[in-house]
Amino acid sequence: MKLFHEYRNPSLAVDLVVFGYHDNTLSVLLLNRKEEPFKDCWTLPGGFLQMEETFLDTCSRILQTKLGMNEVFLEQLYSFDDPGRDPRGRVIAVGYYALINPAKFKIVAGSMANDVKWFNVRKLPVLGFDHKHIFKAALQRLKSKILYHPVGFELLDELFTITELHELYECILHTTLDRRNFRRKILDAEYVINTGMKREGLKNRHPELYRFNKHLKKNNFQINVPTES
Amino acid sequence: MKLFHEYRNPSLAVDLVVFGYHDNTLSVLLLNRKEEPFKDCWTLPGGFLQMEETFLDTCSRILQTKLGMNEVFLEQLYSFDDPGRDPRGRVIAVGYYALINPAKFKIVAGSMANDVKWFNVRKLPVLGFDHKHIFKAALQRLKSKILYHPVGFELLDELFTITELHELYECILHTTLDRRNFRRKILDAEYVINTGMKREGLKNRHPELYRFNKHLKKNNFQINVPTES
DNA sequence: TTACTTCACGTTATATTGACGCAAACAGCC
DNA sequence: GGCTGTTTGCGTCAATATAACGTGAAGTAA
Repeated sequence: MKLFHEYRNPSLAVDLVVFGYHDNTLSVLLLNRKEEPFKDCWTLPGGFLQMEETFLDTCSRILQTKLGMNEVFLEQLYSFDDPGRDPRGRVIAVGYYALINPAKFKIVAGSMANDVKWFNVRKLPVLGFDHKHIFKAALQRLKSKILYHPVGFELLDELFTITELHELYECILHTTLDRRNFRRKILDAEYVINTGMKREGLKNRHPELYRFNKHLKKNNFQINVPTES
Repeated sequence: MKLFHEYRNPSLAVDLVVFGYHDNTLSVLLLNRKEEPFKDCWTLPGGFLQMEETFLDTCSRILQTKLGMNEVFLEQLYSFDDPGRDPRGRVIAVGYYALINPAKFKIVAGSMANDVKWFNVRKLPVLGFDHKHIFKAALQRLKSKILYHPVGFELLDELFTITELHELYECILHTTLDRRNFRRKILDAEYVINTGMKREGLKNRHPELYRFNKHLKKNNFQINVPTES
C-alpha cells in the first residue's frame, strides 16, 4: 500500500507575523531574503513544516533559529491557499501571529543584524510572496482581539502604568480613546492589579504601576472604537 | 533542482462541518465510513486537497460529489495539526464550515441515503478522527459569529418571520432571548425588510414575512446572551 | 360569542457610555 | 518657598442602550 506522503502533496509552510511594541510604535519583524525568489525583498519569517512537527513546533523553530526568541504568545491566524502565492510551486501557508516585547530580545543588535528588522506597521516596504495579505489579516485580527481580550499585556513589561496601556491601545487601534473612560473600563473589569508602587523619575506626577490580573474570571470588558462619520 | 512537492510533505485534507436548520433543530451532516480506519464510524465529510485545487475547490467537490450540494455559504475555520489525528499517517486538516438550508437539498432521501445523515448538534454520536474537536470549534464559531453578523439568514428560507429568526437564534445559542427585545434589535439594525406579505395557514395571528436586507451599510447590531450566574 | 394563542408595539427602571471638569502630584524655575 | 506647566486619578452628568415586562389586536377553534 502506498503511503500518503508518497503521493504528490502541496508543501506546507508556516509564516509568522511577529508584532512588537516599543517607543509608542507597533512594529512587525521582517526578514531580508538572501535567495530567489524575492531576493533582497522583505518578507515575513517562515519555514516549511517538517513531517514530525506541529505548527507550534515550526513556529518555535523559526523564532529560535532565525530570531533568537522563545516563549512568546502565538495564535493561528488563517491558512492561505492561493495556487500562485509561491513561484516555486504549490505551497500552502499557515499564518500565525506572535506578540512579543522587544525589550526582552536583542534582535536589531543581534548576530544577524542586517537581514532582520523592525518596521512600523504603518510604514511597511513592499513584501514578497502574498505576505502583505497575511500581514493585513494579522493586524486586523490583533485589532479585533484587543477589544475583548487582554492580549495587550503580552506587548508590555510586567509592570506598567494605565497611561502606557492606554497608549498601546490607541497605537494598535490607530485612533484616540478617552483617557478617563479607558481607565474606568480597565479598572472595572479588574484586568489589572495595582501594585502600590509608582514609576519614578518622570517629569510630572508619578503614576501607579499595575500588573496583569492572570486570575480573572471571564472576559467582561469591551473597548469601543469611536464611529467615524 | 528538486521540486518542492517531491519532498516528503504531510497530506492536506479539508474537513467540512455542514450545518443545517430544520424543524427548530440545528443539525450537522455526518458520513458513515465504509472503509478503515474508523469503518462504520460517523465522520465529517472531507477529502484530500488536489495539487491544483484551492480549499474552496475542494469544499465544492466534496459538497457536490458526496452530498449533491452547491452554492453554499462557506468559511474557513481553523487548521488542525495533531500528528496523531489520522492513523494512516501525517495529515493536516483544514476545517471549513458550511451553512445550508436543508429544504433546498434532498440529502436523506437522496442516492446515498444510508451513509449520509443529519444529526442534532446536541445529540452527536462518537466521531472518528479528531472530528469531535473540529465540530466543537465550528459550533463555537457559529455561536460567536451570529451575535454580530447576519449569517442566520443562510439557514432560513428567503422569506421568514421574525419569530422564525428568533427561534433560530435561540436554537443556535442554546438559550432563551426575550422575544420583544430581539425583535426591536433586528428591526432597528435594518437587517430585514418587511415584504408586506403574511404567512398564511397558521392557527393564530398571521405574522409578517421579511427578507434579508442585502444592502445594509455595516454591522451595527449585537445580540447579547444572558449571563448565567 | 368566548377561549386561547401568537404577534406587534409600547413602557419603565436600570446600566452603560461618551464627553467633560477638577484638584492632587510632580519637576523645573525663579 | 512660591509659581508654572504637565500628568495623573477620580468624579459628574446627560445621552444612550439595555433588560424586564405590559397590552391589545389578529387569528383559529369551539
